[in-house]
Amino acid sequence: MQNSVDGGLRERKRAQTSEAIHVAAAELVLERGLEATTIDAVSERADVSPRTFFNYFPSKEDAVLGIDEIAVSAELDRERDYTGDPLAATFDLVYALFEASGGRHAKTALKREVLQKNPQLMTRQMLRVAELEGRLSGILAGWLADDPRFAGGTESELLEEAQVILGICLATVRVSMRRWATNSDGDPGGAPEASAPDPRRSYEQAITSLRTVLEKLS
Amino acid sequence: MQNSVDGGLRERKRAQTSEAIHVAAAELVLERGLEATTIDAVSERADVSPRTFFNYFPSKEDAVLGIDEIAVSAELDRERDYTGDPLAATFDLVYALFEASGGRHAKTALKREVLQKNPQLMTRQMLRVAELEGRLSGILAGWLADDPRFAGGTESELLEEAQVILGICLATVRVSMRRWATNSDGDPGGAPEASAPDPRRSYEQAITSLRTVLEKLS
DNA sequence: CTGCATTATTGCACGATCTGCAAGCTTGCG
DNA sequence: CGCAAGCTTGCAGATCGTGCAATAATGCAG
Repeated sequence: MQNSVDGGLRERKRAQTSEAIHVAAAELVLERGLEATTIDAVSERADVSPRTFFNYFPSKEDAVLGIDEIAVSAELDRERDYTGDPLAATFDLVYALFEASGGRHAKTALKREVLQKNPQLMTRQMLRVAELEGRLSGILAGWLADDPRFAGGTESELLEEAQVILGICLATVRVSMRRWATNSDGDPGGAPEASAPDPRRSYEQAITSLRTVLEKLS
Repeated sequence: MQNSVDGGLRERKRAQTSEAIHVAAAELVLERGLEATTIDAVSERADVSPRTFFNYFPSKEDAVLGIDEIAVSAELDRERDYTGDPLAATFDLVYALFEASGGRHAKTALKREVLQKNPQLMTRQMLRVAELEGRLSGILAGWLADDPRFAGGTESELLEEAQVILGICLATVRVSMRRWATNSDGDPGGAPEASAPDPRRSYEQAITSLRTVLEKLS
C-alpha cells in the first residue's frame, strides 16, 4: 500500500487539478455569468475532460465555490471544547467549516468577486451548511447538555434548542457574509487589503451584531 | 377580454390540473422515493404530457410541494400592519407565506408524509422562502423604522438587523416544521386529528420556543 | 350559433447535467 | 522491471429543462 499522509506526486497532482478546475470555473463565471458557463467550457479551460470534472466536483456550483467535501467532513470530526458561550462556540464551529470548505484556495479575492456578482451562490453556500445541520446540531446539543442553563430539558428538547441556536447563528453568518462580499463596491484600490478584510473580521462583527439585535428584542 | 376573478372553466381546469400533477408527484415520491420519481412518470399519472408539466411547475420538487408562485407573490404584496413585536410580526408573515405556498391543497396529510420521509424537501422549502428574503427583509425593515427600539440606525443598518431577525424566525420555523412533520411517528391511529395538528399550532409553539431559548442565552 | 382572439396542450428538437462502465495510462513500490 | 492501485478519458444513456410551432380548447362578441 502507500502513505495516506502523502505529499506524493499523486496527491499534489490531485490538488493541482482541483485548484485548476476551481479557478477555471470561477473565472469563467466572472466572464460570462453563472448560467452561461458550461461544464464543457470549464473542463476545457482546466485542461481536463468533462468526465474528469465530475471526479472532482459534483456540480458546477461546487466547482465555482471550490468546495472540498472531504476537508469539511474532517473538520466536523475534530474534537472541540465548549467555552460556556453557546453563540460564540457555534460561531467558531461554523467559521471553521467555512474555512475548511473553501479557505484552502489561494484565490480568495476571486471567490469573493464571484460571490458578490452571483448572490445565488451565497444561498447555495449556506444551504450546503444547512445540510450538515444534523451533525452540527448534534455537536451543539452535546455542549448544551453540559450547560447549566440548558441542562433541564429532555434530549429531544435539547436538540431542538440546539437547532434553533444553530439557525440563529447561520442566519447571522449569512448576513455577515453578504456584507463581506459587498464590501468593496466602487473600491478605488487605494489600500488593497483594507477593502478585502479577513473574513474572520466579519464573523466577529456578526457576533456583536447579533447580540445587539437580541438585546433590542428582549 | 375576460374576468380576472374568474371561476370560469379555464381557471377551474387549471386548478384541477395543477392539483392532479401535485398529487401524482407526491404519491409517486411516497411510493418510489424522490430520486426514483421522474417527471415522465408524474406526467403520465397526472394524465398530461411531460411538456405540460413544465407549464405548471418549474421542477419536480416544486410539484411535490405544490408550490404556487403566484399565490406567494400576491401574499407578499398585501398590506400588513405592524403590531410592535418584530418577532411576532415576522412569524405571521412567514406563516402566511407558507399557507399561500402550499396550503391551498387538499392533501395536507399527503404533503406532510412526503416531507417527513424526504427531509431534503424541507430544506428546499425553506430555501424557497430564503429566496424571498430580499422582499421579506424589506418589509420587516419598514416596520423596524417605526419601532422606537430600532429607529436609531441608518437605513442599511436597519436592513441588516431586519435580515438577522428574519433569519432567526426562519430558523425557528424550520425547527417547528420539522417537529410538525415528525409528530406522528408510530401513531396508532387512536385520535386521528390529534396526531396531525394544525400547522398553526406549530407556529405558536415556535414563537414561545424561540423566546425560551433567547431568554436562556441572554 | 358562429367566427375570432386568447390561452392551453402537446410533440419535437436541442443543450446541459450527471452517472456507470470499461479501456488505457500514470504512479507507487517492491 | 512489473504488478497493483488509482486516475483520466470516451462513450452511452437517463433525466432535466427550454424554445418553438402546430393543434385544440375556451371565452366572447356579434
